[in-house]
Amino acid sequence: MPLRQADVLQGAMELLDEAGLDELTTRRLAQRLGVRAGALYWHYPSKAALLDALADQIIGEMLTQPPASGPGAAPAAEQDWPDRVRELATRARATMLAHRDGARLVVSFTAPPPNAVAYFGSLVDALRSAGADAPAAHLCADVVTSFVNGYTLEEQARQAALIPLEQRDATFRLELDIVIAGIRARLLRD
Amino acid sequence: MPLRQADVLQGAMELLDEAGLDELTTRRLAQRLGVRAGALYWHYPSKAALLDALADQIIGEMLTQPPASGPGAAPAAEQDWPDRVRELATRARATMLAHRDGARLVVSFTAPPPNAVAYFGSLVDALRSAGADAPAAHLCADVVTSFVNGYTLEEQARQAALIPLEQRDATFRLELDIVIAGIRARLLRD
DNA sequence: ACCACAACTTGAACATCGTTCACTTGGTCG
DNA sequence: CGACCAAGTGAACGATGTTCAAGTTGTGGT
Repeated sequence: MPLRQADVLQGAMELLDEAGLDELTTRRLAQRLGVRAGALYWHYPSKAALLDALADQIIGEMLTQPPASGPGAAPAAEQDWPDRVRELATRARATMLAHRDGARLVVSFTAPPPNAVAYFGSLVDALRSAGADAPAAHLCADVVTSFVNGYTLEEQARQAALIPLEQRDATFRLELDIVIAGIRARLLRD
Repeated sequence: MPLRQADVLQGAMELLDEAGLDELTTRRLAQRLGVRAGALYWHYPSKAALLDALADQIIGEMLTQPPASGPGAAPAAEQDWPDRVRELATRARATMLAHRDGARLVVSFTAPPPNAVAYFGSLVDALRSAGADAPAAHLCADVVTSFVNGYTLEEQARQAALIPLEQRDATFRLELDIVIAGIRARLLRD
């Protein structure tokens, strides 16, 4: 059976994780798929389009709900907003770290793909539930995403595997709480 | 007279500003310098090393003191810390925006170059002058740089020239103040 | 003035990259 | 069966970063 677009995307994701963004080459991807490089252009108009789809796929993974920790776990809408924001930010970082060069790829798309819009919307919703009006919620969501992207990009760039993950998680958590404290101050200002 | 390393760097900077990072190619740079591509490798061991130097040069521009606004202008050490942090962050963004793909270039260096260390040190100093101990100051400085880098990277990527600069400046200022409010809360916690 | 030596540049090549396209394949459906 | 169309091939194109033996250029010492 022939290749599907989804197969190409999956192969690209595997190759990314194994070899990194710089080794993700049309010829190497084609070889892994048992095909020649030119064939990829039947499924995607360009490598850039493939990478955009790949980035969107990764962002999509930030949106999948993790299993509730118990039957009585509070649904998202009932969590208090700092926890929701913390969870969204933490998952964004974790997802990017889960893929080689994930942060570099995510911050490199040209036009915001659908899942990026959805993710940002979730953040805005969380902040609106805290009583922020639309412009303020947008502003605060932008602060969070800028921080998370900048932080994770640098963390992943300096191959920080030298520092144990637990410690890096703790540092991120501390810094994220500073950002959230700023948002809280802004929201209290009414 | 032959080429100097500084000439190569300057030519690269000009080419970057005129044509952008993707068009900054060894052959094009060589042509502008009246030389062949291979000659560049006498001055820099690789293109990556050249780009690292270029990034460090840009970061260096964030450190040059702007002329004091008057004879009675307060020296940096006497400014209150939110103003110092605001100034450092604002100048970082402005400097990156002043060069085509400046943000992309700055976040892409491999090992932190000297000027990056110096810039970070200035931020830490500003925060220590606010009474923070070393670990806290480091943490807060990291929050600021992560935010500024993430913010500017995205701003410059989506060719945001569609939105007037004044408006973008105002938005950045608002978001930066949220971050600073978070730091203030953290410092008050003692 | 000359020469020697180091600094610098050339020119051509190499491997690899993304991309295009005329042509063939192979499966599906009328 | 035959035609159609999605899918893939193979070979090429131009461009990229990089290497290196061979040349050139400039400078300081005698």
